[in-house]
Amino acid sequence: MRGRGGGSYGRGRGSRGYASSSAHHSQGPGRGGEGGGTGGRLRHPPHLKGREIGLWYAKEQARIREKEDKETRPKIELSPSKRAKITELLGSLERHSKASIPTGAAAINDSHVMRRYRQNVESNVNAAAIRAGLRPGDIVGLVRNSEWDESLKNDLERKQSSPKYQTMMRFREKLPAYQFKDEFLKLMRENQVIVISGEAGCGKTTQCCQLILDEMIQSGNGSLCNIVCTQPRRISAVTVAERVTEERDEQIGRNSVGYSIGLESRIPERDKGTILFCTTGVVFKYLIDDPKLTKYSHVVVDEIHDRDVLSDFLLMILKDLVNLRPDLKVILMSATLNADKLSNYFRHCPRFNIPGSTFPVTEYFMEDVLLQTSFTFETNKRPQQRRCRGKNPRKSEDQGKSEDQKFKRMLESHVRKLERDKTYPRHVLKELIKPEAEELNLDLITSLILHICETDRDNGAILIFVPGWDQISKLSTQLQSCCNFSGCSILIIPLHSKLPTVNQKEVFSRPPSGRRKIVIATNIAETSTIDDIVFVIDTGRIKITNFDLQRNLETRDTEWVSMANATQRKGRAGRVQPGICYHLYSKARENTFESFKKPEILRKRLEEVVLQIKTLNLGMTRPFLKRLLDPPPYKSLELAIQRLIQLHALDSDENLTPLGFHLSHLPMDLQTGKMILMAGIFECVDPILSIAASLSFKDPFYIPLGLGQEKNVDRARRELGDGSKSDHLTIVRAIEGYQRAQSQNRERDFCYRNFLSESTVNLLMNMKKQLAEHLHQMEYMSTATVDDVEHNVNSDNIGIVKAIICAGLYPNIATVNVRVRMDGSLGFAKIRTREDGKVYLHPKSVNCNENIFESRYLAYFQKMKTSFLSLYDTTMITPFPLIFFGGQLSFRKEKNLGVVSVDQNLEFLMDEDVFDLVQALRKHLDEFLEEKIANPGPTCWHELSKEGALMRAIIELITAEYKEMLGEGSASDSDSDDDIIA
DNA sequence: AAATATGCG
Repeated sequence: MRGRGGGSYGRGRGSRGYASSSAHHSQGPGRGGEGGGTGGRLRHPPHLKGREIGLWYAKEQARIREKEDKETRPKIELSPSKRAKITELLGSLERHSKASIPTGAAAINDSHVMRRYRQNVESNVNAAAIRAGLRPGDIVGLVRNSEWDESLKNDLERKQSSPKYQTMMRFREKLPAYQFKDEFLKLMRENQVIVISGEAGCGKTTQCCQLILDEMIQSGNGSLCNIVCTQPRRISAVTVAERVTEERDEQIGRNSVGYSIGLESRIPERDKGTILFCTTGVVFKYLIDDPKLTKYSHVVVDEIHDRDVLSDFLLMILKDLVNLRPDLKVILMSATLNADKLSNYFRHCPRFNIPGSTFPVTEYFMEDVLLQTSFTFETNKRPQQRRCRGKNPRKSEDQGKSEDQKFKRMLESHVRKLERDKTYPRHVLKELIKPEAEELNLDLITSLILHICETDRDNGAILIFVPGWDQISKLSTQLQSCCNFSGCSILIIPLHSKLPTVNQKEVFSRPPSGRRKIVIATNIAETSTIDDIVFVIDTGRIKITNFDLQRNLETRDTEWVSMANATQRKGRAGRVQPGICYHLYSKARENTFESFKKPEILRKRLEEVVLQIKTLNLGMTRPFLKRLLDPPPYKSLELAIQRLIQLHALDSDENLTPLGFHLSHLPMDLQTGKMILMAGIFECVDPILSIAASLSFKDPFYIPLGLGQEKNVDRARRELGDGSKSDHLTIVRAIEGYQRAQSQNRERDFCYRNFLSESTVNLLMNMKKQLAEHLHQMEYMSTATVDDVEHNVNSDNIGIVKAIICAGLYPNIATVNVRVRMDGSLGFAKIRTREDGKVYLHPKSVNCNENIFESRYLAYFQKMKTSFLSLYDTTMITPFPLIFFGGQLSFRKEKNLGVVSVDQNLEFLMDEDVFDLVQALRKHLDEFLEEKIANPGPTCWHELSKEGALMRAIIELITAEYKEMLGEGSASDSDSDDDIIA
């Protein structure tokens, strides 16, 4: 297939070809003279000075790299017999003179998926109108049914006389929210929108919904009441629903109360007089088919202070909806802090505060901690440590410096004041002013814990907030080895989303008597409730993902917390008794805190939001986004639209395409969604669904706590990866291995040996079923069975699975360069992307530290900048998948060399006549895929059918290329590799 | 040469 045998492209063309498995490293006779190698580096011209020298070398490096890239471009060739076959195929494809495929907006509107969608929306809106005796198209909400009103009322009255209900009632009546019943209901009656604020534990979520429902039923309006209450998290939607069901002495999903979350739902059987608790995302799915939410009379949006993207977005939609639906009531619920801003957003709607009922918490700051522990900071050996940054992590160095200066002055004046007031002894102030007092110090935490153990004899539980894994790991080993806690024994519980402990009950249960529970947690503990905490130690740091607009990059930064975080953390101490909170920062530092962290919508890419706006037909994106509570910058929107066009979710006029429509219905990010659609078409669903589930939920590997364990996980990963050069296939193998082990009842052992979280693996398998269900509904699968043979024709063909990974992840492609050193050994792999230049592979990747890459292209899913810019997960892929599933192809002549480029970026060498064939195939493939996506259906594999012949040809080319790369294919020009799909 | 805040469809 290729001119050069043995599966190597480009190698040997230049002096330093990137290495390959069978590389003859000695093959570099031409290596020489200028640049690159360790030896004969060119010297800069002598007249340059200072900065110019650096610039000169940088430029020189770029030139060398460019040359290297050129020299190592893979050459793609086709044997004469292959060419003949393709020519014949193309001829027959052309002869099937097809009706010209319509394109553009007309095609989209006429596609199967869009027609079905319009029908759905219309039938929902119309059905509601017809029920109300109105003209179709008139907007209505719920319609009265007097029989229902009567029977709901009778039901409720009967219920109220039951002893269990009355017992629950006595408890409910004590909740602050219940005590404000009359005021709340009065406000509800008189206003369309209200804001309720109140701290956790005041019962606002559980009581307000019930108060509304009961009043509606009692006043004979039961048939006009369906409440939907949104929660940002699945766990709270389910637990709140369970709680309310219990309070009403009912069964979940059977009577008035139900829930619906992404993974499962228990929707009330009766369709009037209900309360449905659901995650915010679920409401968006409802909005697609029922844009006016005609099934609901009340929308309660809970936990708005979280300011997550979906809640912000939902508020925006509700702002319009209240005008279209005068009968719709909206209740916004938030923690106390910024109720004003919300109220203003809804035309100064009334707000109502429910006072909390928690115990007082004494607060101490760094100065107090230093006083109580007599801790002294060791002066740093390294003077310049990485500083925890303030509000805006992306400000320039200069700005950062001047901010530091400003803070230093503030701290000094704070210390001078304390000195005048004689509040703290001099030695404490001396420590407080040291720069080390501003750094996260685990030794200080240890001595603070010792201090608590000495002074508190009741073994009150301690909760420590740290920013991340690193500190959890280090602090717990440090505490474990420190045996002197004044004789009290301790139970350390690390709490992190990637630790298997998260599901364990011990976090929430009381420790055995005589032991003190110490929970070391990230901000995961800010929202979960651990009741018995008496002491909180707050390091004041939080990790946040931000979006760097200028560099079009996601970053993860450690920052100072906001006042809202600090208050929330403090509050964790006063759940059951008065508590103490130690802040490990000075009062001066606290003065620099913002009130809130930036809302998520300002810190995230907007692709999915924009796609939702298009899907929900909310009109122009730009004006729409401006009306959000905190409008994102214009540039962010532009980047999102550009990206959506690149992914073909929008056409060049920014209209939603059928692909975009499908993607907005799938519960995952766009690229993963694209991947599973392609898996449906190319019949390799099982492995791809494993990958999709893991990319959209989480990696099944956990990290065990304990020094050096990371290395063991890495090793397990690599063993499972088994030379696939793919983190994605590693996950496929992990799940396959689990299922094999399961059939022999050895799954526990398998998980233990491979550091797999059994619960995560099970969740992933569950999610795969759900995704298959989606593909089935979209008509890409005839059954919803993940391992159905019919839909896994190509699942064992790794070349194809990787090609589908590439099809989904494109344009997330990086290139690898490995230099051969003077002594013939291989250097480190250097990874680059077009947009970012140099990037690193994340250490957990199976490709990290690898320097033998048979192909130089890596597809990746996640890229993030922490201390380095790294690719978190990669799969090595060959040229053909990029040519068939990548971007725009173009051809040019470079002297007598034919050069093909994909999106003016990735380049391959190819003769012009080969390019003609490949381009024609690609054109047919694009048309076929466009058609398949607009009008879904199973792929016809019969070789006499047009699509069957085309698909077979493309699969054959990709498969042969992949096999050849691994050295498994025929090195000669023989065509023995024809029966791939047999 | 080296690392993993948290959610949701």
